[in-house]
Amino acid sequence: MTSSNIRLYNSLTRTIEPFVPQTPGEVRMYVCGVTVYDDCHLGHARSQMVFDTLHRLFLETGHRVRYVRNITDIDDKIIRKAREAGRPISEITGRYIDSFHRDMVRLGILSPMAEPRATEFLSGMITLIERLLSVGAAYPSGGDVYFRVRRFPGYGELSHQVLADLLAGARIEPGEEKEDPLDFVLWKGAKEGEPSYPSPFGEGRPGWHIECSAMSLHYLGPTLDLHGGGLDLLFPHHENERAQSEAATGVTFSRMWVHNGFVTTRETKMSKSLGNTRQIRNFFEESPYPEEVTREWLRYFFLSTHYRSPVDFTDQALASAKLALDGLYQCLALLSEAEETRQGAEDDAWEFRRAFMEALSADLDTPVALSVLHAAKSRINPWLASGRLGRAPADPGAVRALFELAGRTMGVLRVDPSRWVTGLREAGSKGPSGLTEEEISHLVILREEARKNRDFSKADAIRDRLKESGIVLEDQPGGPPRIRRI
RNA sequence: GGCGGCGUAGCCAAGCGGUAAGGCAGAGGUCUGCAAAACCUUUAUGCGCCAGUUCGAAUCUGGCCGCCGCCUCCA
Repeated sequence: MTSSNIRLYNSLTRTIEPFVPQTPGEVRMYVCGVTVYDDCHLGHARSQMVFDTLHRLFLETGHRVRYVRNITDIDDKIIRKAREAGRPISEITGRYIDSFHRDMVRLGILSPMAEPRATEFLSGMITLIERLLSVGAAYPSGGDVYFRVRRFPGYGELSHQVLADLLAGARIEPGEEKEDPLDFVLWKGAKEGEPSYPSPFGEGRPGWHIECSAMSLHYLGPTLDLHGGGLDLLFPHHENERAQSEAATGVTFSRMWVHNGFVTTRETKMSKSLGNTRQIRNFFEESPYPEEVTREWLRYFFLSTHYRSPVDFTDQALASAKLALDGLYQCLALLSEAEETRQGAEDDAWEFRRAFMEALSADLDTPVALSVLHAAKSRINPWLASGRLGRAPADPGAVRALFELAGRTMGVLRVDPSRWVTGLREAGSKGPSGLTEEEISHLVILREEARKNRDFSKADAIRDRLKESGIVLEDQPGGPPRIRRI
């Protein structure tokens, strides 16, 4: 089962197109990873989440996914960071690669098929540069090697820029000896005190763009089905990658280009140069919830906006996302007590799946997919909440299957509902309330005794005290009260 | 200056030619010792403003206002 109806917005054509891989049932997908000189922020989180969801969607629709995500471990900023810290480059990159991987685990991102590092691919890059030199698309100059932009007729097509306009903003750094201001560097000649590698063009290091061309060629061949990354990579990074790859291979570099929108704070782009970033690790460490809960909370928050729109990171929107997810978990908890039914089960399962998959297939419309979850919840909740009397309005098994589908594709609703509602960070430790589990249950017992004796003022006093600590008690008929943390 | 995006209820957010999904918050109700949760009902004659195209526009066209992004490293 490899047929799918997935449509995606292609930045190259600026239209939504059917996604048709060159080999049926197999997806060759390359996404730009990170440059490892600092901890990742929420902008990286969103981007990885978007392409993770796409990755999962391809898997769900029966594709074999050959997903490659690079790590840039040699560049100016890394060198500067190492110099400032007085530490070796490898120590800096090692630290931030570890940090990146830790963040990917926190976010629940599926591992790619390969995660090549630039420094491991020097020979591939050198081969590619030699190829570009031999066809006249590149030239050596002053110890560097440059790509001859005007030699590539399609330059500017991806970012929809015309050469003349680009020229106005182009610049030549001191020491560069370009034929044309638009040309970009493929190989940087070694400078005093900088790390360098041997090459036929002399000692030096690769330019930024060439690694992606070399690595994608190595793992996925000359033509990708899909190339992704943040919108800020569109120009110049992807434009240049495309130019150099196609100049070298003579064939289409990527059939489809997908770019995600930014995370903003107060409606301005979150970026390191503006100093308004929020780190992923920082968000998790400050979260009052366990990691598995925080993960889904963040995922739900980001996926409740379409991937191409900007997302403003606000406390209010974040709180709203948590409450919406809580509602879904409430349904999941009730659902776990219900049996599968009866007639119509297959119809329900089919209908839910169809609606959900259609939303994701329509240019990854995750907000609509999430609304399908809420629609299913609304349909079955009255019946679940009223003791499951009479005919079920939908098959509980079908709703559960829908939630599992959401888990597989969007990475939400995977936590055990009882843990979702009551979980502390670690059993026995003090939670965000400042109370241990034992202290809480002791207070709950005291209150139950007071209630039994109809000493309601005492019972209410205990409940108020717990509430001040962020613990809400919900009395249930014929059972112990439920403990919920806010 | 060039290229592009956005502006939908108190907030978040879909829809992109056929008469406004969903979530959060709010209001009323059921339940409860009282609450909370849950459940039920309810909340945009209107989608920045003004023209126009159309039988019909939030959706298309033109103009205007406001906000944001890329063009330099950036997810």
